[in-house]
Amino acid sequence: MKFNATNVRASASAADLIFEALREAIFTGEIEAGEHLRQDALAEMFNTSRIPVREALSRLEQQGLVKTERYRGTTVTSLSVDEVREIFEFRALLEGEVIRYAVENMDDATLDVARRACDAFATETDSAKYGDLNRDFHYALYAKAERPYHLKIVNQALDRIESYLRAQLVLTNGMERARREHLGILEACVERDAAKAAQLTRDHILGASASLIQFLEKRDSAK
Amino acid sequence: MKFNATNVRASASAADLIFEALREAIFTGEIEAGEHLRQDALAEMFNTSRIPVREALSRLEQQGLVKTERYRGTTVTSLSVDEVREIFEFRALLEGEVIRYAVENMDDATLDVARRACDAFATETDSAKYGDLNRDFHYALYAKAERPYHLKIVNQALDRIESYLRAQLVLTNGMERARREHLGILEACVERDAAKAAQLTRDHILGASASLIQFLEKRDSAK
DNA sequence: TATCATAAAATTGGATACAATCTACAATAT
DNA sequence: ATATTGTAGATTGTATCCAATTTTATGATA
Repeated sequence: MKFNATNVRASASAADLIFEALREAIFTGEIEAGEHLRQDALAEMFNTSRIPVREALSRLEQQGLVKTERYRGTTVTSLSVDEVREIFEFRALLEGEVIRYAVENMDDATLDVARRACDAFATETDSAKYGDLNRDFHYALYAKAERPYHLKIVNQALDRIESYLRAQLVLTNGMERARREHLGILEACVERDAAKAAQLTRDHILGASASLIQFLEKRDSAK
Repeated sequence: MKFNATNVRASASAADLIFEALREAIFTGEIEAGEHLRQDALAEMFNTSRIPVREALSRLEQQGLVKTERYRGTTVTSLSVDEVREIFEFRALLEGEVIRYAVENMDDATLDVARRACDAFATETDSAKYGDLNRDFHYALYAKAERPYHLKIVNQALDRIESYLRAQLVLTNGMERARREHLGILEACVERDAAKAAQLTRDHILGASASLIQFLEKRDSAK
């Protein structure tokens, strides 16, 4: 486990930096589910005292990414297959609704932004960036929904399964299919067909869920 | 502003106690939106150092209930009418879906629990308890949805608007209508009519939203 | 009196040190 | 050999102190 905190903006507090670094490390899988995080080890790693480390861990816990037990330490929470499935199901419900709202307010400038985000995602080769670029595309469309609370919750759900999403995209055909489905959603938005965009978004999410879960179950049964 | 932390379980850490006490104080309106919370004032109030106070505030901030600016202090975040409206809309979507799942697994024991919760809510006279009893009723039904993540998010949304919900229930006819609508939802569950339960739940939430927003706008325009 | 510079007070973020408690392992008794 | 107990180490929670910066009070000057 190694961290690189230099890529985060310097204006933030130490707790912010540690929070972001840990979050990213959990997303990439650099910190695995179940791994024990000790406060003084992290403090030494980031050259700080345990105080900002504790604050970062507390925030991660509030997000559900870790769990702290007194005198026992902090562990990265793992998700069962059922939990992963449920979160995808939740996303399908929520994001389907969000894009319905968005299509009703869709304008050409927004579609341009989304198109560029779609291209950027499709041509990216660094798998570490898949997650952010995927969000960029969807959020470009969702922005016009003008539902900030809904989007905050979508974001939170994505955070919870970000590491799984990244794993899914590097599966065989994961990127290829995501790229194709993104184009379909974009096309529905261009046609201002809200129902179609919503349906394709739900399919996109549930399809990714199905292939990911198939992978997870195969992996688990192999162990 | 005064706090009473004696009703929280003693096994928790000081930070836990402060977190709960502040949360409850925000819910009841004891701490009003926009109010400044100073760390050392809170520390003195709870007879602790600022460390657990900071941790509690950090958690509240993660939940969106307060906002901290360095050297400026922490303020309780207020919600605009639009934000309140959106959160009710979000709840209608989510809770409608949750109860649909729940009805499919509904059994008589669950209905009994819900019926008792419904009675407890209807007969309660202490308005401070409305919030919890209202949740008790709905959660009694939602439990059978077996969607823990969905419920966690519902809970979070309720937290965000808890103080508004309590205000709504003490409005003229607020309790009376809530009681009547609860009975309707319960009846639909008894009939195992998932679509009807979902629709009544959505109506229940959106109806409360409408009357609350009417009240908020009248109050705001009066100022 | 009004305005601007300067100092004092206030306030949060972090470091160090201490307290409380759990875990692991070894010593001891049965 | 096994169970029990005690002690040392590990680990988190909190108190106290310091640093950094903003806000506010103060006073000098035009």
